[in-house]
Amino acid sequence: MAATDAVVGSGIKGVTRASGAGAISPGATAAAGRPRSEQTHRAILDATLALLSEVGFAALTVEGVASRAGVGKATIYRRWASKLPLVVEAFDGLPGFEETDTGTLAGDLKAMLSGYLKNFLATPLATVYPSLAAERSHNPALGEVLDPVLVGRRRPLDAALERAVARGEIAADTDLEMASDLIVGPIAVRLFFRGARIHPAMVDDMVELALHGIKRASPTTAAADESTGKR
Amino acid sequence: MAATDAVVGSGIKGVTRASGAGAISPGATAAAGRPRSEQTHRAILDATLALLSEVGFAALTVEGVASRAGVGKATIYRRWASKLPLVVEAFDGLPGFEETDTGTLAGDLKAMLSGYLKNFLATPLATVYPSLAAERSHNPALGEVLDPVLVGRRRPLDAALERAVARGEIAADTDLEMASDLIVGPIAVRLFFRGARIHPAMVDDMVELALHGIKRASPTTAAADESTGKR
DNA sequence: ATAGAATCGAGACGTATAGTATCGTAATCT
DNA sequence: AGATTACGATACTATACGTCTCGATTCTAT
Repeated sequence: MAATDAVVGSGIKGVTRASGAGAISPGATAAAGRPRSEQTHRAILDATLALLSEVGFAALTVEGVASRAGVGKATIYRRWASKLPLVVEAFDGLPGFEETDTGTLAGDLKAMLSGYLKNFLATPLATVYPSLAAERSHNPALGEVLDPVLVGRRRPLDAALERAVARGEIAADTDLEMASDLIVGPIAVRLFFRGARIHPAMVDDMVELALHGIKRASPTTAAADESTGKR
Repeated sequence: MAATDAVVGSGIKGVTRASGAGAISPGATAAAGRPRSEQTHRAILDATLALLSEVGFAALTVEGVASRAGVGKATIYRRWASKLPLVVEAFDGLPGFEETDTGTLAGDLKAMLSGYLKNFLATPLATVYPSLAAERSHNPALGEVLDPVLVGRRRPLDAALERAVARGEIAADTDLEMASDLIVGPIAVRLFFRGARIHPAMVDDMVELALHGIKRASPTTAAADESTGKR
């Protein structure tokens, strides 16, 4: 009899983490027997990232991860119910926006977005993004695992918007969630849906357009408009 | 000897259409033998759409389409190299933006976007969108088949922007491609990446935000600002 | 009319991956 | 020391892919 080994979590369609021997708050069920190796955990996540870079999400197989990490398949399934939550957890460790405070909203956004573009969006790893988006639409349960990660990743952007409100740079009643979508949206669409590339210089124009709107989209004006509240 | 049957196209990784007995301009190679049934063609596309609605892109199988359409698998593979170009062609027949000319850019955008939201984005079929986006990032060849379709679908939106330029409503040197991304981007991100819903009333606010920019995001002002070039 | 060619639906076939189950072994807790 | 659990490895079932073959059908060319 192979005893217990693992009881898969509450997950619908294998999206949630399997069981949690990891960083659970003390006082939980006292585990007996051999504990799960944190080293193995990392090896699996590293192998996942490596393969994501090399072959992409679609071609990523659990067997491939297992063999790359030098572990058995069961060891992976014991921790993650499927490749989805595994990828989400690996994704969570990837570089995000670099917190930046230049004093102006335009400055913050341009700095953070161009940095993110260079450090992440321009790498093969960026393709996980649309892949996870596609999966979530078929599997709503994935959202519950993915959303906290996404919110966390966009946090520096939201912080910049909040600073702009505090500074009086933008209206106090601005819908920040919508504003955040307006900044990130065009980039995501261009990159992932349309499959076009984004030249670093283009980021500045996109930020200006989002800040001043289509009705004022005059490149010359926008370029000359440096932090002046003018008009 | 099973004669010729089909020569798969130039496609990398089976993305392009297989062969083209369909609507080819006359004067081409005189085809001998039994012609492909246009009726069968439609039955396959219809079955594809039905299954896309029911099970989504990820769970869509060629075998499933074949059995639903009452055709053999080979009949499908003879026309499409894989499920990707099949879905793209089916996708192409789906409802898009309804050409609308209200006289103002804001009016056009609000009408077309809310209509599109209701007729397509709110249906299960909308999930093909992120799925195709994900696939294209792993398979660049898909872009060549998908891009013309996407461009065509966004055409009414671009036309509205062009009318606005002609009217003098927005600057003549506006980057329309970028403007188009700015309008569509937030909706796509919210819907597909963040998995959030979009209330019909929200569309108007999103349009206003895109038109006037974050720096002027004052709902009261935006709402009162009807076509006046004021400010 | 007849021969040739390419289609049709059906389904067998080999390959690949998913996810489960079962080894014997190793590590840790009580 | 003994119970308990994780470990790597691998066998297993099930599903889908994409190819291929079959006999039958439907068209063109002669």
